[in-house]
Amino acid sequence: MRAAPTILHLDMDAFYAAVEQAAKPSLRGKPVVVGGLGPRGVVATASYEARRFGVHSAMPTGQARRLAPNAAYLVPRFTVYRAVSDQVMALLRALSPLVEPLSLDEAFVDLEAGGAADDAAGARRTGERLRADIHAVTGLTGSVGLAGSKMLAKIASEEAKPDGLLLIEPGTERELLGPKPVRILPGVGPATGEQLRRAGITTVAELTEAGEDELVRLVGKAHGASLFRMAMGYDDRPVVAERDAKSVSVEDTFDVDLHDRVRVRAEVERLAERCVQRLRGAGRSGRTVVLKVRRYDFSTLTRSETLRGPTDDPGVVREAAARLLELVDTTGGVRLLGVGVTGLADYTQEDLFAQAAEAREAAAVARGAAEASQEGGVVGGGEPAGVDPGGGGGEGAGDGERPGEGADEDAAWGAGAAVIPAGARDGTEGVVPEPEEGTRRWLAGQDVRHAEHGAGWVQGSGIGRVTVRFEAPTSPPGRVRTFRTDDPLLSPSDPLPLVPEPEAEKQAVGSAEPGQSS
DNA sequence: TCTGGGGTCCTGGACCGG
DNA sequence: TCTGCCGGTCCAGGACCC
Repeated sequence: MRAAPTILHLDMDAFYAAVEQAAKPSLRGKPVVVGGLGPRGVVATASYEARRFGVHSAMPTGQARRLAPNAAYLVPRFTVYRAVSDQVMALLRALSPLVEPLSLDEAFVDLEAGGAADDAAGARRTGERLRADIHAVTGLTGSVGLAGSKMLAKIASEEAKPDGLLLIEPGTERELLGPKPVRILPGVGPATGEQLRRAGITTVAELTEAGEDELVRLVGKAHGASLFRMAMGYDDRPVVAERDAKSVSVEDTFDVDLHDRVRVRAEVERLAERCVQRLRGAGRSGRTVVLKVRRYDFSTLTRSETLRGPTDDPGVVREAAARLLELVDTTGGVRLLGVGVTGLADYTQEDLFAQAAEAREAAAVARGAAEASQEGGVVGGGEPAGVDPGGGGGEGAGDGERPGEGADEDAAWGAGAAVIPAGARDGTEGVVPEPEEGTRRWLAGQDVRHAEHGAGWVQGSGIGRVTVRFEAPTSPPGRVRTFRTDDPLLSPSDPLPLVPEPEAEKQAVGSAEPGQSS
């Protein structure tokens, strides 16, 4: 804990929903919900107007629709959010080299390291100027917390929401934290909260009274010790600018549970391919392949296999994932499948082909053994590290074979509405591409352009019709028109900037000058 | 029409080698 | 040679976060 409150935490207010309201004038002041629109979608962000109806993040979208039937329901446009996030992060990096992004809409900044502030007054000035700059550059509001530690800065920004700033003066931490519910502390979720409640602990003050030994007894060694320190207001975690990812994974929830084993297998292979694409995109390779299966009853299990060395070979990952699938009972139905790679390295084992061949051979041997024993169950756990032979896996499907029917990416966020490429969900890819001929569907919120009417966005679609509202971030609320979904004059388009470019650039450059005072 | 997706960290058991 | 201990690694699951 440092003496001056020079750790800054920025949290953009209802970020995804706020971006949509900035981009779509007709939605300003109205309830907006961004998230998965399919039968199994959940809310990613609700605007403050929607929150008044009781809608909140992580709530099933179906439930949100019942609470706020008149809200606008939109799929996320991660490319736009990432672009806005980049603008905000640039403003933060102008303050200090030590910026730790937590997500697209949140970050810590060590103001002391950047010389942007060394006392409370300076920190407050910097925070207020930052909020003004963010508004000028993006048109959005963010809340700022300032304190002597990351935990307290984050709590402060939460208290400051929406559109505010709170500075916690050194020496007032215990007094401030004491009466707060335990859930305010990082690391206390529903399970720990319930555990503590059963022990009669509901506030931070009661945590400190309980003492470290009791907390360790209740929630375990590492968790208990860290909980006690946090409750006392101690938190010396530094702001870390660069963090290497430790795993890469992709997963899909299906609109309807999968029962067909062949289809499940095809989906696993498809996910493995996507996972490797991401892995390669990050210039990494990994040594442990993880398969995740969520069954019809929401029970989730994982199976993993550690290879002899790191790989970024799609064939190796695909076959490992397929072997792991053989270890899982999927009767009853599969709700979600995921494939991940951990144990990341920056290099790849040289003898990849040998590794792949070895894996195929092992699978063949195992298949032979399984057939001989007519059992095909799990091979005993005594295998040394390496490419463990699975039960009866590895059918030797031709490499590069098209899995299933393709064009079936529409689980999750865009479920049931249209096709979202994997990359569009996390902003690693460009705009939503033109769907295949004859499968043209439109996503609520998607950017489009009409040859006669200009730029707009999809307000809704169904039974051969698509409704488009023609407006831009800087225009007044626009008019609505309905077209046939296959109207040749209508096409997907790039998003428009929220704030006209020259203005945004001018502001960004102005703020990049360090040491200026307001 | 209950419950997404991409992560991190911790715990505890099994197993192995010294 | 047998046994116990200990640390490291692997694996599975759970909790948490945004």
